[in-house]
Amino acid sequence: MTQDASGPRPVATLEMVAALAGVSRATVSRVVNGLPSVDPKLAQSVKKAILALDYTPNRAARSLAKRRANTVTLIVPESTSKVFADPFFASVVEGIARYLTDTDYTLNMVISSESKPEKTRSFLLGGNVDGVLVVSHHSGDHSWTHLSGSLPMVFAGRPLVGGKESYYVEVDNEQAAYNATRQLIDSGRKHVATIAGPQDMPPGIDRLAGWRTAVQEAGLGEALVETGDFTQVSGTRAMQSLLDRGDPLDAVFAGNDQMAAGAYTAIQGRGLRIPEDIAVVGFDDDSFATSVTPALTTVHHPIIELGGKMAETLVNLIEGIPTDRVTVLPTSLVIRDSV
Amino acid sequence: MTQDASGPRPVATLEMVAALAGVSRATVSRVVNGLPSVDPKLAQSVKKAILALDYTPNRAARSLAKRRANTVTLIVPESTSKVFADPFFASVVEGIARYLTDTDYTLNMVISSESKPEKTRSFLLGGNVDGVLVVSHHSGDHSWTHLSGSLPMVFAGRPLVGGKESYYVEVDNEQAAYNATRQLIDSGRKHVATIAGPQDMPPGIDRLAGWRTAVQEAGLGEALVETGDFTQVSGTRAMQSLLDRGDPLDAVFAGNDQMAAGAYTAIQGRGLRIPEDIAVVGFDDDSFATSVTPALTTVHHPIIELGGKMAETLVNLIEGIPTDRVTVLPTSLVIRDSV
DNA sequence: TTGTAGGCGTTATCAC
DNA sequence: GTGATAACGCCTACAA
Repeated sequence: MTQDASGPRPVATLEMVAALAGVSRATVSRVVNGLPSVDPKLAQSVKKAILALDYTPNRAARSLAKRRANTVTLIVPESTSKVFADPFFASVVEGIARYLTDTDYTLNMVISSESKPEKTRSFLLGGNVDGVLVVSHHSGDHSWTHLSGSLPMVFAGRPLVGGKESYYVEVDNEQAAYNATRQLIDSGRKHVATIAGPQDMPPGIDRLAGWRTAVQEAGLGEALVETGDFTQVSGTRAMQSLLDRGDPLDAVFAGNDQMAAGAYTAIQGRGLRIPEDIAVVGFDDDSFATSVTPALTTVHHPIIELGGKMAETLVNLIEGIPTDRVTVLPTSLVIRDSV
Repeated sequence: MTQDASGPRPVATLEMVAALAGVSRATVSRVVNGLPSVDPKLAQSVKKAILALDYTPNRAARSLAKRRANTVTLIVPESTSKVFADPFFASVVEGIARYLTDTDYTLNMVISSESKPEKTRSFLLGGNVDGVLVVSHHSGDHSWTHLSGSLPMVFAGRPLVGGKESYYVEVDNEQAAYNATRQLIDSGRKHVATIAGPQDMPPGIDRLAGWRTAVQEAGLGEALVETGDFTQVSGTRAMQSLLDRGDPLDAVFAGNDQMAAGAYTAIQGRGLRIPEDIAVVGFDDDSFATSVTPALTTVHHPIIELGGKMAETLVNLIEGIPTDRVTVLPTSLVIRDSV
């Protein structure tokens, strides 16, 4: 410990900078905030003083004066503690954090405990937050939708309800699912099943719809559908049900990579080969896609970009800059070894 | 939109509460902060007013007055953008966020861009943060160690250097690795290899040491060592090297689950069976452990608890509450199907 | 272009 | 026990 007894070294204030530079606080404030009307000479000496004192503006004081928190909050519904196990979540957060790094906004995360939602609510509405980001896909999200009248809010993915007014960023799940299924069909598969996600969640709904369109178009049957909850075990269970039907089956489109990985277990557990006996395509292109053997062919979901775009949209909203209400990011099919 | 043209509804201030309750601001402040010396009667009417006005204290004003930010920052080294792909990271964050939810501290994340470390530094030292949490295992962390004299700081895992003064939370990697290896030996394996993590990172070093102790004790060879970087592909590469040696080999202890998953690819790629031909044990018990087939036997790493304990330690440090400098969390071996 | 002065919402130090 | 009153560090009319 080389720390002296005087405690943490005092932090320089704007006033100290002003004194050192021989100008008024107002002038310092102006150069700090990059206002144009400042004599270049003075600006220089102020900058020198700032450097000399290692001055950093005090966020609290600034927020108080401007009546803006310079903070955006990421809400994580507690019910969805699963999200943390979901690679999707981490990547969205990465994208958000990365974008905000270059702005004056700070990211803060709250787990909205369902036991005391009031606490979260008053935190958000208490003027401590300039905007809100909601990441989970789950229906739980919508408990916050009503705040969007009072506070700028951006969602990851189309909200199940209220979509006409909400700001959100997503990929075209339906189109992407259609393309993925087409890949299966075009490579000659005749009996294409799907493991769909929850039908009360937009990605679950839309991806199923895309599959349906593709099989209809190809004149294939639409009966081979089982539903999971986006977890790996649910994928295994769904695949087993599919196989238990005894109907011919040579391909499956899973609603996400985790369920696809689960399907692998069921398929390989019965001694069937991927892709020889059954081809598999997933969705998301997350870590599961490359951790399984054979590597999974899947829809690439640009998740980091999605997070970044969410943050960008929110900041624009906060600052009154016109922004698209809906942003749809492009996807692509990543061909690996499972088809 | 049911929002009227008056903009966001005005937020109640302490002063408004005081007016409504017919007391001074000082009294309201005392009630809000739970100070004892307040007439119960008055306290009641104040509480009623607070409820009526849906009052929430303004964080900025409070921070300014108390000269405390009530903010804890999680630093994510940019070099380590991998951390986001690492299930470990998400769980630590979950633990931290969960703990902080019940405190007055707010979590905020910064990606410390290496291009402009000064920005991060002055943000941290500018009085905008009460304490710092550092999550990555990587050596990059230590670029922040020097701040620990000026700002409370808690690490995830033993720092490579400066460990004598730092506060950190970890598991006993060496003991856990020893136990895992013993499991292999006790079940009759005679040629136990290891895929070690980077030898410039404490978990890499300590887990290798645990393996070494166990094989020495059992009189087995210590030559079967390859090193990876904790990624899946490095696990595959290391396992291939091991197999290429041509030496007898019937078990492998991997430094983490991702490398174990990578090893699976190499093993199964050569037509060898797990666990019949080669038994595999991993470390961390993350999502990779259950996504592979057969399910991986591994050391359970209590990551969420680790995050929680980090946050708890930091808050204690900030508030001057005596705390253990080092916390070691218990691990356990989770037996699945790979041994 | 620059400085003066008042205020942002709370807490803390005093008297009462 | 309670209430004035002065900070806390910064921004922003407004005046000069």
